[in-house]
Amino acid sequence: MGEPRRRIPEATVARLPLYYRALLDTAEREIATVSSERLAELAGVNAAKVRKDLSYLGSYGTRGVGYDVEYLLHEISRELGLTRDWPVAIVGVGNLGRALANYRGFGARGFRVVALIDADPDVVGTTVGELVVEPLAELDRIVAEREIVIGILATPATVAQDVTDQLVDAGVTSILNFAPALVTVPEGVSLRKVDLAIELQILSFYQLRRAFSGPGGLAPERRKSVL
Amino acid sequence: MGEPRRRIPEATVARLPLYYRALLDTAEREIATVSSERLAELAGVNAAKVRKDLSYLGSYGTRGVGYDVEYLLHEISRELGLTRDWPVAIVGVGNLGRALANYRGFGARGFRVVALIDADPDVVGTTVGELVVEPLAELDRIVAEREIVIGILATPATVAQDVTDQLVDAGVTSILNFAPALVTVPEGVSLRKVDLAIELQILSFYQLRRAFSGPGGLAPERRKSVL
DNA sequence: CCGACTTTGAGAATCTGGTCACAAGCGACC
DNA sequence: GGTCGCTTGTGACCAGATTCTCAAAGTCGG
Repeated sequence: MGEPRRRIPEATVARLPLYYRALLDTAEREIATVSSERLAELAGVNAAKVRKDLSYLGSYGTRGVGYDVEYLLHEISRELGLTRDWPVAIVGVGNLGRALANYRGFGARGFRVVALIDADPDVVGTTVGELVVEPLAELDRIVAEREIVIGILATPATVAQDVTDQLVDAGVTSILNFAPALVTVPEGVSLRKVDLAIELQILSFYQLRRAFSGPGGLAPERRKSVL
Repeated sequence: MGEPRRRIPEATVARLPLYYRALLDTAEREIATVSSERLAELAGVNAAKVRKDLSYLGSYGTRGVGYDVEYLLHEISRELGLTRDWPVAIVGVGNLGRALANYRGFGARGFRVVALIDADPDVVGTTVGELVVEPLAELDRIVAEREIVIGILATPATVAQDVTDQLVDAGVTSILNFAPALVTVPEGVSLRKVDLAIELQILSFYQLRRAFSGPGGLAPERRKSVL
């Protein structure tokens, strides 16, 4: 049953979680409606963008009033698939993997870490939180049994591609890659990357520019003014 | 002495670290030159983009031959400021902060973590790696004495803005925010954001779309084909 | 029920980035 | 030294995203 949904631009999809969070905060304060202006402020974007983004989801606002917080929250979470339960596996239980496993904020909204997997026999069998680390060899069975579709890759760079291939073979169709390495996946599998070193290097670039051109130099990435 | 550098597009800056890493790998294998084609493959982009990006830095290639690996490596690292030493402070020593502190790959290229800072008296005084966690109250002194310009924010969301303000007041001009919260900084300060929950939500969106429209559905983010 | 006021939704214009295509430049080989 | 093949660098074009603007649609007070 493919509702004939309009195509939502990538850039918009990337901002929906921002609105979602802003709306959660607003709902918590028991505020019933928000204007695009206010929502923009909370999400750190501008009002026109908020309106355009939300208009891709449908006409959920009321002119002269704004958006109903609860309703919009519901629509966005449906669109983002947060009404479902997404079992997640973390592969690679080093420093980062462990930190991610303990991270609250996943569990909060549908993302449940249901497996920790590592190749190192010394790590397998250890407990992190409520989970026991399982061996990579069991990956296929684990993914199938627990219906895992999202994998978080926190291995060293050297084995990143190899582990990715195994994840894909096992049936995982969304991968979040924390390993500092290029990883490719077949068509039909989503891949996103988070790279600490790259982020720092980008900051370094703009830092350097500022140092050269003096205060108030060239535009850095995502500059924001204080309110 | 502001060399009249051409303006480099944001998107290009964000890719320079990719090229940098690819070139490092190439240099390690003692390969002297790379074509844009090969570099593109290693960085996961297309060749035209590589050439255009590199052309913003200057004409460092040789037609008919390609780019000299060592030379290009040098130019990119200079452009990114990786020839300098950037002392970094991590504020917030919870799970994530600790993992980041232990993360190799920062230290590697100019980014040295020289301070771990937390507000919790129970955490202050503990040791992580070779560093002792210091109190938030000392921030000003620490930043000044160690000439810290980059701050990594790994606090809970609730105090993110407050800690950011303190970092900025202390003189930090680049901030990498891991806290799941909107943070604003004054003009002249760079801010980048890494948000685990948001990345998962974006994956969830495309996952859902695929589930609806069957395999081979709508275009997911950053899809890549296997080679 | 009307008029003033607010705020959305969306078309048009603009900006930024990505892709294409090819002339220019360089090395190699004869 | 001339010719051939390869690869860069860039101008022209195209696509996607952002911003601007304003008519349309609603609320609210009287």
